[in-house]
Amino acid sequence: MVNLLKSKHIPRATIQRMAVYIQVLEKLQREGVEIISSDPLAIACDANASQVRKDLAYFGEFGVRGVGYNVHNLIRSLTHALAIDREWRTALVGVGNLGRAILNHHEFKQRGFNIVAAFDCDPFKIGEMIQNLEVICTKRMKEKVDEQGIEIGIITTPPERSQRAATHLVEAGVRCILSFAPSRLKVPDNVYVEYVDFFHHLYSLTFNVSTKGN
Amino acid sequence: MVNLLKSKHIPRATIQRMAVYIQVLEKLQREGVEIISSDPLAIACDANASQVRKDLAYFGEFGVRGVGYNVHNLIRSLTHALAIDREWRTALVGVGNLGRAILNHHEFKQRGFNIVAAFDCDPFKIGEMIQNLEVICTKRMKEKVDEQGIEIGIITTPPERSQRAATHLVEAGVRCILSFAPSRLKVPDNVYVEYVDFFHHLYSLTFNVSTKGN
DNA sequence: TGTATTTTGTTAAAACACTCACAAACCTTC
DNA sequence: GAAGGTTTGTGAGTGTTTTAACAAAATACA
Repeated sequence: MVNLLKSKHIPRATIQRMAVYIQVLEKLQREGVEIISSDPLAIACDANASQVRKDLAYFGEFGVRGVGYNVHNLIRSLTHALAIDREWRTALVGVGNLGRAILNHHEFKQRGFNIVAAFDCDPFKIGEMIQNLEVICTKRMKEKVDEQGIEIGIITTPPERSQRAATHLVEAGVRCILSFAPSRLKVPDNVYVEYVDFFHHLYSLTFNVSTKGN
Repeated sequence: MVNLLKSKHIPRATIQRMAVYIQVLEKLQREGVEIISSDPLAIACDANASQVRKDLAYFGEFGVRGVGYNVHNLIRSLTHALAIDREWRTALVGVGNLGRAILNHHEFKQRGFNIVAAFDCDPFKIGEMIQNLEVICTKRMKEKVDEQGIEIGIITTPPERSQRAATHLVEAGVRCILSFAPSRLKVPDNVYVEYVDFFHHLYSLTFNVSTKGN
């Protein structure tokens, strides 16, 4: 009787590192690397070889002892594990500077995050076309989410409107939210929220350079 | 003989939470709250009251027992601790969609991150004016960094040009880099780098909703 | 076939982070 | 000014994550 219940808990930190691994592996693949071992992979990822092996092992046994990891297969396995080997239909709420930049950012579609609706509550913006997408009124959220099968919402509103945007998304049935607004959102437990905040990162920089500065 | 060496090591996780505390405290301040205790503050930050107290205690004794924390003073103390109570002269490299959105984003200046130079290597972009700022050639990096006293670089180039941008910044004397390009940068040990990657966050969402989904 | 070499997957140890629990300190009221 | 009620700051205990170490498994080559 060995590990019948293999489904160990995967640390949050591991998940975050997976994106780095994939990024680095894709670069290696473009450079023609077919096999890589944990040591050079770790160096390329600014990590520790033990950690790389342990992280990967959470998802399966992808390596060959004495050889290393097949880059192509590893990318396939990891993208499948993270469920990013398929399309995710996405909506954007808040067509400001940042919202427009994201709508124009082709990498979202390339990576399978297909933005199929853009919402705003400003009557001057409604009807505007951006990348073949019409900006529509936030009130039509439920209708569009159902019609388009939207599963992810991206919030790029000002902070004072972000909670309303989140509530609308949740009421329309969206369970994943990526928010760029600098405010904490209140959502039900079964909804996942991730925050992107440029200033969080800038504060780490200023703190580090000010204290540990040399 | 008590704690003569008060300079305890501050956990990385604590630093990251500081930005959240400041964000929430500023919202409370706008709402007119003058005093807050760790319990409601923790709830607003999606955290544990003990953790809030411990995090704050790393930087000093800001609270009053039996009372709580003075919101205004706490903001002042924390912004000072993170060194964000002053101006940081900043340069942006890579005037694409995202670069433009950031140059147009007034919050950077509001928060003390004053973007005083915009670089690009595309001759068609050089000379263009954005927010009263002229886009200049990346070759003039060193000159501008010295002249303007630039301490932080923001990289918004495509990934294939991000390493060159970083190298230029470092050679010009910049020690803090915020990179939006999806690639790991190689820099000397005394240079601090932070990465903002939207896809990292999206992958967390897709993984969570696919596995723990209910 | 057997030995040397490489590199994984995993166990054990160390480092780190979080939570609990409570004394110390403050406020209020009698 | 003493008692009762709050809330902080912190030490001790617990849990989690990272690092180190090594047996197991593969290759290469004599």
